Amino acid sequence: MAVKYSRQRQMIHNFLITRKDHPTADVVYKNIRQECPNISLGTVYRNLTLLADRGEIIKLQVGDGVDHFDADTSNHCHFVCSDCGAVTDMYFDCLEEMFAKAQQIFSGKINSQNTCFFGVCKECLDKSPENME
Amino acid sequence: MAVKYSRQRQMIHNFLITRKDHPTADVVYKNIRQECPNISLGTVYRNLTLLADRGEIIKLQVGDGVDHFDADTSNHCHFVCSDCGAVTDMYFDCLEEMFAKAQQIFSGKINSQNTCFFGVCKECLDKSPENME
DNA sequence: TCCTAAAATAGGAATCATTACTGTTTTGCA
DNA sequence: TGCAAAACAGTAATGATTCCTATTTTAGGA
Repeated sequence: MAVKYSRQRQMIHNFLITRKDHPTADVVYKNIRQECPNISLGTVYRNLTLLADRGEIIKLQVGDGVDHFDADTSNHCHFVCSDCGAVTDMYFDCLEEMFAKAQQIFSGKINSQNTCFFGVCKECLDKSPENME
Repeated sequence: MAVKYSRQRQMIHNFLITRKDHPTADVVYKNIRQECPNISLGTVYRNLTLLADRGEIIKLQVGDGVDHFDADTSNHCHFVCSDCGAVTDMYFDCLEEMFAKAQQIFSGKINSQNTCFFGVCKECLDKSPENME
């Protein structure tokens, strides 16, 4: 099925590009509704899935049971704070090597990769130093 | 709260140790029920979560919307076939370096890591070579 | 510019994995 | 053995996501 333009999809993609905090579908919905009050949640989900399927955004699961979305499709990792739940980007130069090595030792075909680090972010450490251990 | 022994939890952990395919809670439930017919699904979920919280097993999300569980707590990666959905283990020697490097460049505290590769497994490639591209 | 089929939408219902609740049973220590 | 804490079974509730349908929008051709 050919993909046709839709204002809603454009707004969703644009919004995601402005955000570096990997919002959930619901956060996208609530924000888009500010300027497009009768967009439906189903439309948000449908378009987020469509954009992810087309590789224009990334859908990521970080263990909190909710999908997060990221307009940055470059090869990078994520860090998830188990205290405040914040999801932040981490850039690595060794990801490519790792990817290549994985393809070497694996007999199937590898298309993509997703790496998540878990821990406590600096802000939460400063608030509760006992997390440092 | 102190953790007390429970036969159900023991069975769940034992079952998970015998499986290398990272079953979901529902698969665990259906299998345990073979020898413990009136175990409840809630008990399975509660114990899987408890075991994961205590670090005795790993809970992992691979993008299919369902949690998977792994009794192998060693530092390793996973591969997910987007065709058949199979989740398999991948062992890497560069994971430790990556972890160390991540801790160096990151100002917070990193506790754990989860890496997933996505693609098509050998079995599915053999069946449908067009996936090779 | 108008016409039309395909695609997309809004709104709401349905699904389904997971969690919460409650009365009963089990565990483990004294 | 007695008892309080923990765990259980069974079931209801939650909540993220998907599905459904009638209506609207898009885009290409006459």
